Amino acid sequence: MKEKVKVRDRILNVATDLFYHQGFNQTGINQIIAEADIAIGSLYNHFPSKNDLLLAYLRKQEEEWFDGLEKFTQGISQPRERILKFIDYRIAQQQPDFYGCPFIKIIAEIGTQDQQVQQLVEGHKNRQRMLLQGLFQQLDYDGPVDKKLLADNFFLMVEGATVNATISRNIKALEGVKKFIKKMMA
Amino acid sequence: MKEKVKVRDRILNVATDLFYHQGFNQTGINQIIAEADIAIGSLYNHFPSKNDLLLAYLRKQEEEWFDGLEKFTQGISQPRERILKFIDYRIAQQQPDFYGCPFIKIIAEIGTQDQQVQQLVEGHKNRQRMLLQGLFQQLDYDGPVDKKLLADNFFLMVEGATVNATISRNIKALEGVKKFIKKMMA
DNA sequence: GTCTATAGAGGGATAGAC
DNA sequence: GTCTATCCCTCTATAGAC
Repeated sequence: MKEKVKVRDRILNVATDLFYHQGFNQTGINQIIAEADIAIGSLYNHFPSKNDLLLAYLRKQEEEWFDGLEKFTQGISQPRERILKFIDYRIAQQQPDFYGCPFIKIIAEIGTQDQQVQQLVEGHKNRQRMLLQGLFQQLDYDGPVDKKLLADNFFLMVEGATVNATISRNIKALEGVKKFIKKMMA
Repeated sequence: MKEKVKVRDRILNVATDLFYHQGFNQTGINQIIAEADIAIGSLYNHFPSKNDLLLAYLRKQEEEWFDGLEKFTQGISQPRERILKFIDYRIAQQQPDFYGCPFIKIIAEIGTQDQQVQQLVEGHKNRQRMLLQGLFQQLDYDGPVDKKLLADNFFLMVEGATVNATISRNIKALEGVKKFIKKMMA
């Protein structure tokens, strides 16, 4: 009853780990099949090309990202607290290993040529932005900038801080964003 | 008297163009020597390895980045105007072709393993951040957050907006940052 | 200092046996 | 559906002639 993990999932799990930590271009088919302990024929049976494997990887990341956020923020109803928890979630994501946002990484690696990849990444980021716009709309706030502009720029700060964490390998910038938005919402 | 451009510069110019537009890993030595119209022996005479070529590329980008900013903002003395011009500079950089920040791209591609690369990139970003901190310190501003925190988060917004421009292939986010900081400084 | 030729490894993908 | 064997291409880097 061991080895219950199906071949397809083993491939995708190994590919996910390698694409994220080594990069897509630096990960070869041969390494994937070696670490997943399967034959090359099996890989191409499940995924017609390396690009299909990339798309499956991105879809999996997308799903896990929002599932993770939901679990992380469940039980919290106040918009102000949910906004702060949003940063905490991104801080928590960076904790075990600092390799940055997988969506930003893949665009940096392969560009925006591939339309399916481009749309997956753009869609993921827009979904985050919309979620934040919704939270800020519910907020009881009356500051110098309107709520939508604040929401959009808060999103950009978090994006910038995530990139910064990847480069500098610390979460100081993310903590700074939290401090900033706390004062703005006070 | 034609062909005054030295071999070393021809190599570096071609490599710069290809590394930036195609990516480092996706650019082969063979393509570089073909487009620079030189022999492979000449390349390795000037650059001991592809990695040395990468370091030369990054140092060139660093130099040109700050030279470009200086030219772009010369004659402007008011800190408020210089801050706004900082965004305009980054908007202008994105105008001819949308390929994002070369420093962020290279970290996304090769990670932070290589210490020389990591330090070049981190140094470049810190230099930008320090420059902005200086400008905000000179500012006559009395808002809800202190100047240093505002400067750091302004930098993060611009970083986030640059990444966003790379993904979405438009400069809307950068325009949004400008609007935001204008209201904050008003 | 620039050239040609080539080494030696690894890339993605396919064919056909079982 | 999983396996092995293999094709053809490209990669970075080196050797040695000129």
